Amino acid sequence: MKATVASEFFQQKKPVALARWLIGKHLVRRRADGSVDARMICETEAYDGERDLACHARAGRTARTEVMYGAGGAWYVYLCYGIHEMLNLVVGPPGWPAAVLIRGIEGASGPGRVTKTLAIDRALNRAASDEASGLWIEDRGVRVPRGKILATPRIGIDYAGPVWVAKKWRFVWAR
DNA sequence: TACTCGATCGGA
DNA sequence: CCGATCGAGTAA
Repeated sequence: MKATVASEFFQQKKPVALARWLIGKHLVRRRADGSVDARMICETEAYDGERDLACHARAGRTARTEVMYGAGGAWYVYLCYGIHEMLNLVVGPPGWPAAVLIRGIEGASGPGRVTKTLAIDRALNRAASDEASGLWIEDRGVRVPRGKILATPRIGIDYAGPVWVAKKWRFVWAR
């Protein structure tokens, strides 16, 4: 069983649920040389709306955050610390800025390593999650027991304040 | 235009 | 623990 997940699927209104759902799904990358690399997603984090002070959209619509206000199913890729490219999947309906950060895949733990491993950079920002863009999500039928998914506070967002730091919106596949 | 600081990582 | 490295956001 192998099915590309349509962009429209990610327009549902539950970023936190989608972050959990993505655990065990495959992130698939077609490289410039035509080779395809598919890896299970092991760690994610949800960012949900302007009210979420950890979310980049806390500053409202800007050139950078505009993509998050669009329909779910697009990639949001940005540079962090001047060094690391961060890969996010925009989720939710148009008008509500939200995204899921892909923090870990098989063989690559940490958001900066995910993008380095799969040769992902800002050229993919705003691109759609589909086979045409070269980066997409597949449901290959792997089922992860809910009890195997650990929910924890998000990493590296102390600036957001205690209320938002406390949200357990990071999901880790505890194998 | 100046300044600050980061959704991180690797090395000391 | 610290430095790398640069662009977005903010203040001026």
